[in-house]
Amino acid sequence: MGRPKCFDESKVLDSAIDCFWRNGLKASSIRTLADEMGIAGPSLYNAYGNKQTLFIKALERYAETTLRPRFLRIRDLPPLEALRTFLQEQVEIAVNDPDCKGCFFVNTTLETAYCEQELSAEAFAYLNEIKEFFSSNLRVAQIKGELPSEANISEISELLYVIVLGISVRARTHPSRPELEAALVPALKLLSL
Amino acid sequence: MGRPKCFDESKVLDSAIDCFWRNGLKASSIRTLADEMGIAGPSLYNAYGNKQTLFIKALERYAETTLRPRFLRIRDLPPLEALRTFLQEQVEIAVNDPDCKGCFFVNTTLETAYCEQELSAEAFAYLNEIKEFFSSNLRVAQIKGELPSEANISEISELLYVIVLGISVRARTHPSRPELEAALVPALKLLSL
DNA sequence: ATCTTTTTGTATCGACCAATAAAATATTGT
DNA sequence: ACAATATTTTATTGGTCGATACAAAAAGAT
Repeated sequence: MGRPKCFDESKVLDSAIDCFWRNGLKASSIRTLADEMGIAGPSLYNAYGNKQTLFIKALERYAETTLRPRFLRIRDLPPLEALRTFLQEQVEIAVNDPDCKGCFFVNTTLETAYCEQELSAEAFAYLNEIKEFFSSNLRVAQIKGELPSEANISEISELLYVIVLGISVRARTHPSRPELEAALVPALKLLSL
Repeated sequence: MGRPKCFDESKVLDSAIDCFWRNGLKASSIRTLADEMGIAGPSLYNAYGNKQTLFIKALERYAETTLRPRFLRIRDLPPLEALRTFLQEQVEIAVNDPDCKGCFFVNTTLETAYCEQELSAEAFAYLNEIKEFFSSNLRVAQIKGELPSEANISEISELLYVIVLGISVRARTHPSRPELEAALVPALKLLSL
């Protein structure tokens, strides 16, 4: 039934993620995107609709291939260990990325906050999963007695969340490992880690 | 000696700041800028050169009318009080801005990080003044004995800095006061405040 | 082999972009 | 009043934007 697609939609979508992630939504033109994705403009529209839906699909795939697997990878650790691992991974990712792309969701949330609020809200919803991951781990830790019963979970999770966001900002400016890790030390002390 | 300018360069520059701050660099077209600034396109070029130099002047003026006065306003407080005040002001600003513009320097640093690195570095340099303000206050506090001598200044200042960046991200997403203040509570405990 | 269906490459659309050229206007110095 | 100078206004430049029309190409169906 007709000519088969000669490219892998997921692979090509990964290239779109890379372009959007580095340059942002507005600075990624259809021509640039198509070039980096290795397909022609009309093929892009045929496969993904338009620029906005392509961007939404890129956000979605980034969540499913990057953020969610991070949660899964550490879900079986003791809850406080999981938190520490997530934060240290955040530093590791920031320091090891030669393109200093930061966090795709943070970048998107900020860029689209004023004029494309639906996109901003979408990216922000993914970010919220991080905060929920923090608070749910803290709850478990408190039940297990690994966290003092007087510890305020919403305060700590909000703090750790804000720290992750801050690290993601620093990540775009060629940060050094010692700088980023320094911020983590007093934060982890709060968890007695 | 020719026709005099019929607008106040500083007032008009404030409008440019507002436009750039809300929409970012790329999404602020010369037409939009000129409209919001209340002048015609060519007057803009006559007064400020081109879009990029206008933007640089906007960054500079924002630093001199907003960030630096904040430092001056609290410079005579006890050093730890000054830190607490700065952080609480950051929350206050975020919560009270109906446009949720966040931090002009953070927004700029992220948007221009990849393709206009000179601009990103410029904005980042202003951000660095915040970190330096933090560490210099912590040094004074330690000398005065208000901070334990075993406290690690670079760790704490890096943490507070990252928190300010994180709050600036949250500021773009209609944050609630309790959320942002929650993050501050455990952070201020580190300073015994 | 021919028809049908889908994807591909080429060429192009009107809209908007940053920047400017040229003409009209307003002010000062003489 | 008039010349000199700087600003404003109008109109326009070449370039890029997102999106699409159209035809060539490639596959399955009969």
